[in-house]
Amino acid sequence: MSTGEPKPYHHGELRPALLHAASGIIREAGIDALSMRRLADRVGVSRTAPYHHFKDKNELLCAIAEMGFADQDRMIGALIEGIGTDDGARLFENWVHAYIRFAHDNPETYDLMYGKEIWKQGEPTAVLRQVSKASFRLWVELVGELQRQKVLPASPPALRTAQACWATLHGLARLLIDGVYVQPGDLDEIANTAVELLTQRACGRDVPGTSA
Amino acid sequence: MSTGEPKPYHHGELRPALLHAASGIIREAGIDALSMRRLADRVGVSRTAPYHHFKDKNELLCAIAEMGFADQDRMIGALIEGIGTDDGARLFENWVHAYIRFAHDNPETYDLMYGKEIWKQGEPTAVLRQVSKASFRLWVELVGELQRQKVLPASPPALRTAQACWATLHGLARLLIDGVYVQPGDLDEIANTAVELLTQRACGRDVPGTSA
DNA sequence: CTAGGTAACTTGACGCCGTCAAGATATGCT
DNA sequence: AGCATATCTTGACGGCGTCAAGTTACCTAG
Repeated sequence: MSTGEPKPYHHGELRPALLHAASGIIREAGIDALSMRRLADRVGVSRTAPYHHFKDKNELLCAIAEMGFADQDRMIGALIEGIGTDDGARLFENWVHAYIRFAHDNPETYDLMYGKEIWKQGEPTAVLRQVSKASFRLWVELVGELQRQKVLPASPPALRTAQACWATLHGLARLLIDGVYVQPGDLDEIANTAVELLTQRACGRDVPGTSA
Repeated sequence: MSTGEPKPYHHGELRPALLHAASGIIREAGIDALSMRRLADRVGVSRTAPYHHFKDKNELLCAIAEMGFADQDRMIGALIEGIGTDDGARLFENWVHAYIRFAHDNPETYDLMYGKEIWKQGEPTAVLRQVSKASFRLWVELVGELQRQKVLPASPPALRTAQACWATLHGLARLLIDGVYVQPGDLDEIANTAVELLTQRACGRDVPGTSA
């Protein structure tokens, strides 16, 4: 029974129970419906019980965001495993769509992961900072590979190119999530346009394999 | 004295006074510091007085966002007037930097203009919808001109290209505002990278004026 | 096996928040 | 002058995050 980790004994598993319940509330009713009091109620403990496992609400949100990064990394990992890194163009295109789909499927979590609520308004946890940095490093590495395969231009270094490309993805994701200008139905097409713009296929460059 | 518009007589100019005070609070202390009660206090009226000029807080925020769009349009207008539409490449580059700078200088307003608080969580006012749509249409028209000048690829129609390009701008702005990954100092460079990516200058195309 | 310490949890309270209901007040129109 | 109406006020409700002080259950040292 004892897994070595420190566990609450009164409730038994309050911390994980809180995280699970919080995810449920967010999924069902949105991030605005998540309050410490409601959460405690849902789990069946008193209003302030959660404060023994999370210093404040910000820490709880950070923990949820962490789980989001874990999910995202898992998804991206599965993508790479399924496609491989040989066909960079295909990988990039799939990456973009997968990224957008993740944001679409987990809008509230995505907002926590990359939104101001944690990053500007409150302080991100040290753990969260680390997790998100690791996630971004993965992205930079992929961009480097794409540059080597000439899917992306080689001229600005990988970091800059990764930042710029990711800004595009992030922008698309936010448009979708925040419901600004773009309807969900258009998004796949817009994502394709973005891919074309970024990979310069619309530029008149020869697609590899078609040149003499 | 009477301008034809309906004016409050007790306070005299409550509505504009509220908007002005709200802008002040946002500028000085951030959007989170803006509450209806505090706002009323600042103007010197009772807690519920603002509710006679704005149905609820959402409507107040929409009105502030409207002012933001007006500011942005004014800025863009000045840009076009200063540069003209002949040198599309230069206009595009300046547009991008101006857009980012606007977001940087008015982060809270930008967030209201394009954030979920109004667009998803609450309902945007009919007026706000109209204003923002007009603003976006301006952008689509500019993109069309840039396509004609071959600064941007002609293949996806203006609307799609505009959406995709704007997503990039929006993504950059959000990274800056939300404080994710990007430091303010790097932003100009990243913006340049984005411009290069989108305008395909890194692609080997001749820059207009250098070809025979 | 018991005593003490500590971690987990509860109850109560404080000061915020948005906003509704009901009353007071001043204004413009007939 | 009198009435309708727009403007503003006071009071109240339920919700929020979280601090302080108390209670309970467990763990460990003697």
